[in-house]
Amino acid sequence: MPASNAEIAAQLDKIADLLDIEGANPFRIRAYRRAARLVGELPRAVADMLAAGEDLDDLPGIGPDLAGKIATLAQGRAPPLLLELERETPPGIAALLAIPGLGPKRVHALHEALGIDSVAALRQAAADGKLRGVPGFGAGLAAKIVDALAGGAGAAPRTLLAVAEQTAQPLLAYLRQAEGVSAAEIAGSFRRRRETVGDLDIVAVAAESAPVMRRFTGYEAVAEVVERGPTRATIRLRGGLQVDLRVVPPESYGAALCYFTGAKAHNIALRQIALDQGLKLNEYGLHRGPRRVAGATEADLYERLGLRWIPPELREDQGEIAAARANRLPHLLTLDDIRGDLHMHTTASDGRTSLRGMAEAARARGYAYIAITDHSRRLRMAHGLDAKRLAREMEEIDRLNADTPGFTILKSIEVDILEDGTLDLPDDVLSRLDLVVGAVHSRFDLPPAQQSERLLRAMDHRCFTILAHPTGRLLNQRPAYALDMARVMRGAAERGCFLELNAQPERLDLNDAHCRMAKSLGLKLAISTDAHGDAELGFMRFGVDQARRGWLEAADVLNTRPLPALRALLRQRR
DNA sequence: GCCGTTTTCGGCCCGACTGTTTTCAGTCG
Repeated sequence: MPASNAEIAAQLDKIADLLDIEGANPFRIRAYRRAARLVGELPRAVADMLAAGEDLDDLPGIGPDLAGKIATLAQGRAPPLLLELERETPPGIAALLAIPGLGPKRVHALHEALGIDSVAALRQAAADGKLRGVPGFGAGLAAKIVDALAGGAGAAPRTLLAVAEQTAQPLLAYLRQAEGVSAAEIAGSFRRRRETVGDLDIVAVAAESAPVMRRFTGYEAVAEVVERGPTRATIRLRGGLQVDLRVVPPESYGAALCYFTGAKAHNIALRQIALDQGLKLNEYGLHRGPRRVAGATEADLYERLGLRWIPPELREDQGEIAAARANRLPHLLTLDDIRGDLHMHTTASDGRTSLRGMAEAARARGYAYIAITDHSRRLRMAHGLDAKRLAREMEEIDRLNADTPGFTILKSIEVDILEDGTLDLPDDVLSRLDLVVGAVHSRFDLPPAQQSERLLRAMDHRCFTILAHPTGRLLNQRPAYALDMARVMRGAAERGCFLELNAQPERLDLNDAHCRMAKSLGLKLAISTDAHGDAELGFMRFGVDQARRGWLEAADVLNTRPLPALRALLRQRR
């Protein structure tokens, strides 16, 4: 049974954890962690890559040794190093690293001194008051660990970007009103527009930091002040979200924003570029010896490093630095490029807004067209449409279109793709529609080859146009179903079909890596909100954010086209 | 463990905060 990329990444991380606790060479550990991140972010299954005869050590940071271990893991086997590490270090020990305040050194010390090899053993030792006896463990640290254990130590789940926004915006507005604050911005994965965020990182500019820190730690929604220094503080809000604030002087704003926005790997790469040029980069600026040569703005900083300014969404060390150096960064899609929305529901199935209401809301957004895609009959729960009710909806669309020149409602359906790849409505019904959006709502558990086959079979239908939410995942709730995405995308491109990037905040399906994969295959995507109410048309911006993370430009997206060009693309099918 | 328009060996990013420390290691991002 081949292992998934996520499973391989988890094993690599485990090796890194155990090596760390053993006190191994930190750079060797870093190599494993880098490899774990890389594998976790690959758009294709390692098992498929190997089956296709691809060489894993062509990947950056992967040499012959790691390539061999990854191949072993991909076959569902454990490399000898992992078995050996697990013999020496009880595997339960790695879980201790997740406890705040405990890193590899202290975990090692606990194991040496008290034989602690699990969270349960740590809890017992803490209850018995034994922690104080371990070298380096004073009263404060012991108390901190007891607190963490009481709080049900375990990684807090990441917060959906759209949810984090609701917390972040009022807090940011509050901070901008602090005495002496000339600017403040949310950096971190929030600014990179990742689909989920672990915490919020805020950078504020002020000549004097004390008043800002006071205002920050005094915010009304604070549950706990976790850390508080002269220029940096961490709070935990009542909802559980953690927020870091860093206060810097104006001449360091760009450097700090850059430092706290980039993914770790992006920042390390930038600092390396600085070193190669005899410069030093930190959150205060770019320095030659004691002299600051840039730092007030991000643009200056990148320019001084010989790079074009890189949009935050790309700062993941996924090739953007080379592209910035060669002046070949993509001209990223923006919300203004979007001219319509090709997936939404009405009260006819499970929507909360009428057909007319959806159309009016879309016009108000400046769109030229929408497609109405209510569910098909199979989805009983969602009051799916049969042929007769769909025909009535089409008549209503004709009437509305006649009344509103300059705006077009396209006739469509979100038709269920059945287990064998057939569609949930007869051909003569589907052929009267302007486009057909197909989706999987059942049998998520098929083996990957069969699931892929099912989707390709559906796309064989001459009326099929767009595959909606292609992996079916729900963030923090349901994993993607297994499928060979490269095969499905190639199949779609060959058939003149398209895939959807679903903009619902808990879907964002496709993910960023899939977007890049589509682009590399020349496959265009539709970015659609799947709105179930007029307000949800506003989710489009989350889809655009995700597309930007996937390096997409306006030309890569179906619904940036004016209606005639869109119709021409849709007609390729028929 | 990886990698090379200085290098096939000797490097590998940088700083804030905490706690126990009397000068700094560990953790975190």
